[in-house]
Amino acid sequence: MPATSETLTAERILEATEEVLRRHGPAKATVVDVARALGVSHGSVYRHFRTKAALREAVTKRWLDRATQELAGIAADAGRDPEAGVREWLAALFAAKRLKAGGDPELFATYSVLAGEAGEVVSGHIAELTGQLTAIVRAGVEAGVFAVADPVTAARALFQATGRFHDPGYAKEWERPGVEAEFEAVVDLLVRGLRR
Amino acid sequence: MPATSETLTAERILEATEEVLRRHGPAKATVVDVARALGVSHGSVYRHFRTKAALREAVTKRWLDRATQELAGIAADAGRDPEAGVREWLAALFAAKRLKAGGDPELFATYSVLAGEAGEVVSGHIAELTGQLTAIVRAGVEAGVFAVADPVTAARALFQATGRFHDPGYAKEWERPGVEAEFEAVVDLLVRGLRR
DNA sequence: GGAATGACAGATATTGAAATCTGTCAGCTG
DNA sequence: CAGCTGACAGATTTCAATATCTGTCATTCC
Repeated sequence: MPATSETLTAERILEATEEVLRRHGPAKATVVDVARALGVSHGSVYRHFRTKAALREAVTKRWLDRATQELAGIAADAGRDPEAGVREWLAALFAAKRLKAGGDPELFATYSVLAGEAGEVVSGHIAELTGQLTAIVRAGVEAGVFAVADPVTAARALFQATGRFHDPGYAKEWERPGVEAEFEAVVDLLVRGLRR
Repeated sequence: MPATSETLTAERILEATEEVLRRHGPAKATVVDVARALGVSHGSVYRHFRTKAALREAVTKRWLDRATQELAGIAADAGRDPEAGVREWLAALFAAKRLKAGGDPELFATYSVLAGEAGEVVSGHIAELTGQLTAIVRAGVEAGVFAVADPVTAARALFQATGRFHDPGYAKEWERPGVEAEFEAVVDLLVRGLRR
């Protein structure tokens, strides 16, 4: 069966919305555009998403969830060596963000705008990420290599202290020469702070 | 002699510009407004500042230099106890920013916009601040309480890691409950990382 | 009958003409 | 004559009319 005559699902709408956002950018992407891309009336889109904001949020969530998945793997087998685990996880977060920002700056800017609109969704994303970090820190405490009062607090501190290397607002700094060294310096200091 | 008939100096122009910015905001503050406030033609303003951008930069520099001064005192007598010095200096930086952002949010937003335009000036300001931090860290190394390879690198790492608590882009987070504790958690981790 | 449509009201965005601003400079003024 | 003025060209901003969009819903279509 041809794709264009398939049932209209939330999934297909989300894909079309991503495409429209990619093409038009966040300011000019309208739900009429999305409907046009799907060959339906915009009323049909509103059957699946109550508002334009809800549609954008759903797209943002998909995007962020994909990013979360990429890191979950590293978090999973970081238990063996917690110190290397923390370093690798933070480095992977930085590398992933930098790759996206550098590889397709316009798309990255688009999603940065969307993320700015979707406070709730972003909070959840950050909670997931700090959750992954918390698990690594906790493993380190249990293994006796880290000495922190509360792994949750420490993980949040790690995440916030490295904000310059993953917060999209700093994206333009990530191409400057020397960032890599700056990142290492911050992580060194933090990891030393975690140790017994 | 009445103020309005005094010689037109760069200083008087800067004061008038601050006032115009305070009143109209960064988007609507024009050179013509500044000239009007001073009772002169806008051509006279251009005698002292080559461009509108140069005028704004000069105002920004004044503002940032005042902030630098506030912290210089703390940096000066932080030599006695370097660890407390680092904590106090970072806390003072955070407190000063938070006070300004909370006390007059519109003015703070205005200067944030100006700072965003004046890359050069801001770089200099940051260099001054990390210079102050470097002095404290170096004192700690010499006193034998800190163990870091390079005080300059460590100071930059401290500054960048605490960005969330002084970068104007995060200003809206500074009023949330719990920030104080988050700040302490980050600083604790960093200071532990500095120790021998 | 469940899904899709398209016309509609109010909100938002676009457009182009008019107003204002930036930066320059020849000339005025004290 | 050093400092200031005001008229000017080109760039930018404002404003109001026009077009488009968002969100709803009575109606149509399998």
